Amino acid sequence: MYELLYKKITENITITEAEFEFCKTLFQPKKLRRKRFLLGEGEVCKYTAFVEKGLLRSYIIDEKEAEYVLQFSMEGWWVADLSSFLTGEPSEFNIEALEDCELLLITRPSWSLLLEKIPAFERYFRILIEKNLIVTQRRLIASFTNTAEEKYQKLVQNFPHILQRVPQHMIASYLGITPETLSRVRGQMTARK
Amino acid sequence: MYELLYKKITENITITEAEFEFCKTLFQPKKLRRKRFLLGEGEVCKYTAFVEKGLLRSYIIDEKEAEYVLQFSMEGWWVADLSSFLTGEPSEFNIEALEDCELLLITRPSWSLLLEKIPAFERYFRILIEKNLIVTQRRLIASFTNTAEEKYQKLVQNFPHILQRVPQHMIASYLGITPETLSRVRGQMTARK
DNA sequence: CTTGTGTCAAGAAATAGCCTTGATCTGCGT
DNA sequence: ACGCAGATCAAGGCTATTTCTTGACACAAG
Repeated sequence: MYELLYKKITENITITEAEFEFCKTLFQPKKLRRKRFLLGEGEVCKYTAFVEKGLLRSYIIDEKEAEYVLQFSMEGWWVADLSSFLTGEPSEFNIEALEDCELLLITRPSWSLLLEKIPAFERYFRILIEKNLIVTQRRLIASFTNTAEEKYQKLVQNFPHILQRVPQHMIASYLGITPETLSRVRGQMTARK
Repeated sequence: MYELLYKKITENITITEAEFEFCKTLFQPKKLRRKRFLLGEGEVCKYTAFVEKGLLRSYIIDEKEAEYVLQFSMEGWWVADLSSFLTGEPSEFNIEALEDCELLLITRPSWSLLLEKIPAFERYFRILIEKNLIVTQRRLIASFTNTAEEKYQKLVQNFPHILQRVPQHMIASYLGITPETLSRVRGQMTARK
């Protein structure tokens, strides 16, 4: 159950076996069935989750009931509404399992304890957040400057398998384009080759 | 929004207008879309819900992933995992909206306050629980003594409209029979008349 | 005034959910 | 040991829902 977590951590920092054993005690495993929610708008995000297995999406719903996909989170990724997790304020996020998932949850207090007891995790999470920030910045820039096709191609490049795992309209939402546009872009691309 | 709640309460006890106004402040309205969950297994049941509109089912899932429907809850009914609500232990129940629902939620503390401030509610909830117990006892007995057809006929008698609102396989599960058996029983019944 | 994309509407295609039916098996009561 | 109620397994068909595509048109920005 914790293999992937161990792998991901030790890709970035060095910890002893004993430290990892301690680390494990702070997480609670949780299975989340497809279409169930890890977090719903209005709730406080009480956990940060490590995805051992499965795939989730984070999205918000605006006043017009339209959905905006912010993130897909797959094996080896972390998922939470960071803002709500840290401040304790109610979240606007919905985090939904798109496939049956196996998660490792950690609460705010356990997380603090982890950082306190094993300072190397400070470094681990810093690196994590850094990477996330960079990716998010890139997406922001892309949203200004790239065409629909460019955005789609980048996604395919970075996550070639995601197309088989999530419906196109969610991809479109993630890219900030309409499903119709995505459909046409794909049509043009295959027509060309 | 609170009409039905008022009606249901005053069917059983007498309260003043002011008292009902106070009562209203303790509930929070909540819309729950079809296929969404009010409660998932493993969570603590933080609310008891009054159903203003819609229909929900409570069910458990056993080790073999089989579902057992314990209850349907429709307009004017209350729904919760009483055990989890009272003890604060994690629930084994799943409570899912089968239709878009409008609910009135009350938390444990608000509920305690309600009972404390307006003792007539002690009586109201006692009556409610009594009725529920009686129905549950009847179902238990029926599960021993009745044939599949008898169980089905009783259901039709008591809740003639439920058939139009929930799929047969859920009815079967509620009756403790397989969907195949229910299908055959229905076939035989219509063949006879 | 062309290009990229959005909006609206309509269908087509694909998938999932639901119900039925037949064949076969099982436990229980007589 | 037999018969019956009901379970299980497997297949098929129907319906509803979800997903994707396409066309017609609007519109804003370069």
